[in-house]
Amino acid sequence: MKPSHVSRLTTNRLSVYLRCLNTLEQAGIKTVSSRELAEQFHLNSAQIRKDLANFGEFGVRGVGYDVPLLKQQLIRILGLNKPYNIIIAGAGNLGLALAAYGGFNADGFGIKGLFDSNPERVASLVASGYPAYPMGEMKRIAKKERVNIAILAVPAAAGQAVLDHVVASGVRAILNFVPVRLRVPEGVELATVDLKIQMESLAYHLTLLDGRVGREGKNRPEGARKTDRSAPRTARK
Amino acid sequence: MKPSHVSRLTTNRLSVYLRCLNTLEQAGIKTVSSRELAEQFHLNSAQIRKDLANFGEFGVRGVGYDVPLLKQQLIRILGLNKPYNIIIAGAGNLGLALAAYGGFNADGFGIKGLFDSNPERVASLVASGYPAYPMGEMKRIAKKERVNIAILAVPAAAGQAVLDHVVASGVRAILNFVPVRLRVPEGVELATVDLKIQMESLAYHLTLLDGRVGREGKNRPEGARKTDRSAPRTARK
DNA sequence: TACTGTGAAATCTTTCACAGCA
DNA sequence: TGCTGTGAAAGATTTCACAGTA
Repeated sequence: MKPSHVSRLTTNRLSVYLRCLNTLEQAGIKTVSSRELAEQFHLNSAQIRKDLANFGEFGVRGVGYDVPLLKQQLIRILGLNKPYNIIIAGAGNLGLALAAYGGFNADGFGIKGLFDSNPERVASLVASGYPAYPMGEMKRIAKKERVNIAILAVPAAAGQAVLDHVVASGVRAILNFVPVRLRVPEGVELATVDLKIQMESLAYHLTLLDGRVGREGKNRPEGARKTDRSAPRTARK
Repeated sequence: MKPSHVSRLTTNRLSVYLRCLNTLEQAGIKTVSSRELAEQFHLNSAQIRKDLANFGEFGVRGVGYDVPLLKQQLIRILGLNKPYNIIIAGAGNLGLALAAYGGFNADGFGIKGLFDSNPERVASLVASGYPAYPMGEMKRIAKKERVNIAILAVPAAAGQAVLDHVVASGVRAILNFVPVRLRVPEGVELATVDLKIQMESLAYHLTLLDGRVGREGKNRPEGARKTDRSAPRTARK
């Protein structure tokens, strides 16, 4: 257990492994080797071992990993054995959707408040039973509810100002949906989800694919790749 | 213009540059150097030049880049000079929110249909004026509306099956929100947004930060981290 | 002069391949 | 024997630093 520093790529994969282990556990599987895990979920076995090795020795040579045990370790490493209290800044379409989205209100992540700069919107949300507040209340609620994560879902123009307000309210981890380059002070963690960039990436690849059809000959179909790995499928060099 | 192969990291940055240029253009700036761009938006100037160099020579030595011209080039490279027709598979909270989310219905990305396996939900959406259809209609609508991008927002258990159905309907680019490892055939582009992994990443970093407070001495504050860097879950090869 | 475009170096990430252990 | 844990190699990405040019 010596995570002097571990890359985000690695920790993101720990989340993936945890998910895989949940699947295996539900299937009643007690023990799994890195090779089995890799084959079943299209990962690389050496990478699994290396990723885990950042945090300790969890396996048994000649046998593999104990599924429930490794699962518990990953939960501990990722800090998922504690509850997380979330606020959402910006109660527009996206903010409201995320509030309603089941994915968050499970597994120890609970939405404790929705903040919006429009008082009428706040009032109407409160009337509908949401825990909605004006922006000025953020610091108070963050303290009271021991909020540790904020979701930023405001218009681009307000992004940096609202982020600064969130940070001033004492929240040190932010999931940002605002398509803008934000600056955070040292010690504050920012994860950005930029839907526009994802769409434009797809547009780019579609354009590339279309271009290929015409050009023939230039592009050899090129032998099968080994494992898919993460999300994207991409032509390689 | 010789993109033999360009990484997703690079093309994602092109989207960022395009955004920066829009800002500059609105501010009436006609010309910008890579250094100015880098300073203003917290990028690296060499990287900007290298990224652009993948696609041609757009700058003027001693001067910089012509803002409107470079903007046009990026639009062309990313394929944003064409319209994109989108369908959403899964009309749950997230699917509906994305349908309503302004970010998509602008800039040539238009939502042409919402698909759900629940007939009652489809009926109620239709009654509310949405272009909603049962899953079985997907192929027909995809053809009719010349759909080129699908957003996958179904429950995890249905993920792979619905993805296969989307692909069978002739759509070759998918933005996936399902927190599950999906397989796509060669020639289909998949971009995944995994909100759960993002949240768990924040949980991990919070835990790390908290741990640090207690442990003292062990942890040098370690040089400032530069820029966000997070957003994309990606893998290349 | 002030910048771009680009090789070369530095850094980071993945994969290989094997020593060593249950 | 069959696996983990891990050094070392390969590969990918970023950054440096400068030649060359408008």
